[in-house]
Amino acid sequence: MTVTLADVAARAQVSPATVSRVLNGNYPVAAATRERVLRAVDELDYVLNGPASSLAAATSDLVGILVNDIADPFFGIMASAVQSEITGPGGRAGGERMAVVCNTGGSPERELTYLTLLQRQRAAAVVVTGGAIENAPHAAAIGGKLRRLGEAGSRVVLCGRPPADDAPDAVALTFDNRGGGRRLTDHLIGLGHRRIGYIAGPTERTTTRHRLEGHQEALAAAGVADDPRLTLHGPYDRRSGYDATLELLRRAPELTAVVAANDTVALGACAALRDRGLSIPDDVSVAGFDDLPFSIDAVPALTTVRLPLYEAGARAGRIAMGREEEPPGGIATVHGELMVRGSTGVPRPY
Amino acid sequence: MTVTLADVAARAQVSPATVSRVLNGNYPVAAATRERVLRAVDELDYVLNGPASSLAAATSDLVGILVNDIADPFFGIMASAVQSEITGPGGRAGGERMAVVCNTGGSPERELTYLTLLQRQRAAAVVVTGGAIENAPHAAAIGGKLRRLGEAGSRVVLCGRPPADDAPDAVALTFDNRGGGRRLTDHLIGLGHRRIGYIAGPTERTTTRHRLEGHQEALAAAGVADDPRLTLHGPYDRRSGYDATLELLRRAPELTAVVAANDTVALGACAALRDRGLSIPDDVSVAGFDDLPFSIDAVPALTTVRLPLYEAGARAGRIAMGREEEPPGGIATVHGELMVRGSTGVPRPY
DNA sequence: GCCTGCACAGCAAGCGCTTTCTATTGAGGA
DNA sequence: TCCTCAATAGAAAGCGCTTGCTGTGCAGGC
Repeated sequence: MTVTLADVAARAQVSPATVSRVLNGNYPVAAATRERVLRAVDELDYVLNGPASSLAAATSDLVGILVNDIADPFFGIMASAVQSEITGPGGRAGGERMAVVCNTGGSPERELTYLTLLQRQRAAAVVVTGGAIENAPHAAAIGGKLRRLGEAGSRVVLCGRPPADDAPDAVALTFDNRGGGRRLTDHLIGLGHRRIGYIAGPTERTTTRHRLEGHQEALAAAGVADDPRLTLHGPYDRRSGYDATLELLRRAPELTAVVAANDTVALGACAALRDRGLSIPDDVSVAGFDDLPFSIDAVPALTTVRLPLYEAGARAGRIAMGREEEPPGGIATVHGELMVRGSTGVPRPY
Repeated sequence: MTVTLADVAARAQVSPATVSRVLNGNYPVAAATRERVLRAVDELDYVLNGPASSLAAATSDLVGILVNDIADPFFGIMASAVQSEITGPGGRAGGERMAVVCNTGGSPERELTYLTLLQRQRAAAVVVTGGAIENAPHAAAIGGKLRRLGEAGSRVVLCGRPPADDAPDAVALTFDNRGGGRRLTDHLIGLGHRRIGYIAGPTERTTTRHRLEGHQEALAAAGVADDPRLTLHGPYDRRSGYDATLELLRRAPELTAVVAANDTVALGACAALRDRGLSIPDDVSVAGFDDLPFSIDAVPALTTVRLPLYEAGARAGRIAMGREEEPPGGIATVHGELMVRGSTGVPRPY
């Protein structure tokens, strides 16, 4: 029914071992023989059986990429970067690795499930993106899983998430969310803003906490009181930005700036301000985070912190493939760059 | 070193066969025995060896999703929808399927490579998104590959692409790009526009051609001459929209509307118009296609054709899993909905 | 009391490949 | 001329799992 190695061997008049060696190219085979084998492969339209190959060789060419939301360009960009780096000459037949992008929806359970699935597939490497959940049992469970993945031979790289305590040998490329958050609020304070609303991401996530802490550090450093009524939490989506902005306006009509947890949330904030008839930045300044591609097309263009998502993803991919040295200590911090654009300006006189 | 089925069997004092049956749950096992086995699995932290399992059972729980660009929400949304539908009770241990999102970059070669890789992995199903290349040899190669995938037992579903001639049993959910394109231009003509620039996608792609043909049909139906100088081709990105708009303005300063191949291109067009000091829609109307999430946040909000990407992807996923009946003839057309928003208006008097 | 049948559990034969070890050849050196 | 060695090819032993078939024990029917 389906063509196997043995069929190819028979047609090429060689042993299965020889066919395998031609396909894997890691053992001397006479040119004439190779030729004959390749012809047979072609004629029979032979396709290697991946599972059998992985079983026998005890390796696989799958690389897992865990993302919170594949429909969000924040993750899409990193995933695409990782993927662009993992295909390579290295390894096995065809030389092609396969990226498996897994959508966890931000749920630790699904994260765990996918890690198990990847372990089951004996993935060559696993890149985990997105912030971590701040919840001891979950963190421990995931850390343990990552450690076991590493022990089983998969390279584990965290991209945009802090190092996991329970997986000491996992490389971590963490984003400087705190520093970025701080610079952003510094910028607003520098413009003269004092009443600044903050729309944070979901609680219990490292990304959310770090960005918020950066904001608070900036306030504290400038001696601006941090009014807890001006900080709201919500998911990383447009809706959250919209609703939270309306609520902030209700709570503090005098506010002159809104900082959002990310660009998508910021877009929602802009929409709410527009719907309220407020002008950006004359009435209220708005700032985001990430600098996703669409942020420059907002009107006015969004002031934000650019995270080098593609570069970080690419680096994670290379490290996962062993094509780039691990950073010292297995940890590297990736910094963001403040992009000042039209959505922030001096506050209106009050 | 690594724990195997046999280790679990030994610890639970049963045969490997029994462990396998407990894990797969497709054969009667006494409750007490099952209990004992599960405990052993837990205690040993056993994880099934996927390749071995797939080899022995001649099936796998991988589902491939081919996309042109994973960083583009157009594909991200569909991929996420497919993925949300493929996890299910069906099948093998864990009941979890794994989505493999493959980034082809729109290149037919990579498309072919990934299809081979999926065939090699004996994927349970393959969902191919994105328009097809219009090039006979490539189309035939890909069609043949899809047919062979189908013959090898993978369910093949095309999502957002016309049926492949060479893969008769592949289900196709095609987008009504032509109809959408026509309605969009109809709308502009109805507003009074006669000089309409068109920024098309890359040549040799079905999506590009169909959308453009819809535009041309609308022009013809209204008796408006189709000036070929007003149609430009380029990639589906912002840059292309920006550059093409400047070029259109150069060629025909009198034009009053620009239709873009998709929303991303439209955003680039808006940026170019703004940079030229032209007002949207008072000086020039702009329309996009797809209705991606950010389109509503453009200022003014983008008139576009909404494609139900999530719904289509979800349906493709269900069909791929055999959880929804195939459409009659294996082909279904998915229609778009015209979303009239602020970026289009009556043309300025000239 | 003996036989049939059911509910489980185990045996063992692969699934299709990789890889170690061994055999075969021919070339070159002594 | 014989021997050694390098270069290739083959034989065969698994890799860890699934599953058809073969027990085995016990309940019920005669």
